[in-house]
Amino acid sequence: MTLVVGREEELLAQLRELITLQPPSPTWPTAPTPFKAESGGGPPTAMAEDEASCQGKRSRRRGSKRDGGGDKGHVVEEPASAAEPTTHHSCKRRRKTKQQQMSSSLVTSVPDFDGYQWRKYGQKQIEGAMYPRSYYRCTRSAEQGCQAKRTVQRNDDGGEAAAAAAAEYTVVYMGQHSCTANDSMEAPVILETTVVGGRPAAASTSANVVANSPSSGGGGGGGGGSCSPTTTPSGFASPAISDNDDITSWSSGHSSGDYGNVFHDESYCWAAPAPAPAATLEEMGDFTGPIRSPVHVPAAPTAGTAQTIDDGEEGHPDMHCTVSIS
DNA sequence: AAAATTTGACCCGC
DNA sequence: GCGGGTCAAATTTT
Repeated sequence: MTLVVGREEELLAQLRELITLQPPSPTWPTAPTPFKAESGGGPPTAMAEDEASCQGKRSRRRGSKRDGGGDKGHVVEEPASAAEPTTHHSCKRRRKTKQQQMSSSLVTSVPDFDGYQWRKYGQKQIEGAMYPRSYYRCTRSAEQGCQAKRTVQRNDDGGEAAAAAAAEYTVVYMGQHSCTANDSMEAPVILETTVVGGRPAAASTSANVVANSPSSGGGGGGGGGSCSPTTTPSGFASPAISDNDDITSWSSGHSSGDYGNVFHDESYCWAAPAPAPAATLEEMGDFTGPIRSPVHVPAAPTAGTAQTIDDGEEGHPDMHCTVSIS
């Protein structure tokens, strides 16, 4: 691999020197976190509990389809009157108030590759957002009761062409992983991170790193493991997206270690939030999220500065890192 | 067959 | 009532 060259490491070293390096957050599962693990005796709002106690399924007609054959006709349409609102009451679903959940958000060009496997359970077009938001939960949520969840939404930062080339995604992590992470996978290129204790606000710090990194080959819709990271031989292409304005088929994980090796070479970096709110940094210290990047570029001691590191190699714009500190 | 995605409906907080 | 988050049947891919 010609990707990792001495110069790059040099630059990274400089970068690290520039800023007080903070040990990268190890694995999320083992470290203590402010999150409330709610397995078993947890609050009554735990969904697992709801699902377990709620055996009655909501009467609903399904409607997904995706072939050109038009809507499936085999779905028995029930008359509107059939919608019995009463049945739902028997098994109330209690949701945790979003604002009360601890969450962490980050901006990355590669939503996946955070060491965990996620399963998409929903997607929704968000008001005012250009791209839909995808909802994921840990694939171990069922077998291990892992409560970790995350939402991925593509940033609608102007540039059409730019967006296509290096789309950035805001990933919000919620809940705590009670499962074991996939060691072979590494963290994504984190452009920005923000820990929010109270509301999953979008990242708002000024730290910014621009870099590409290996990503999954996407692999369109449906199908298990359709986006295996090993399907992208060339490796360093932008995240494949099934549609221009869609972030579907994103799934991280996969035990392939190919890219993990690349990451271990510290060939990419990520930045922690700017020194902005001290409280935020403190929380970051406690927060032990899924971020497992080998190169941690936390806030710089000096404010109002911007560092740009570029390997200068034409063929590897992926090593271009820009850190802005405010 | 199993696992993952799609996607409209449903639920609930504001 | 609106909008965001979740459910779950249908569908797709492996």
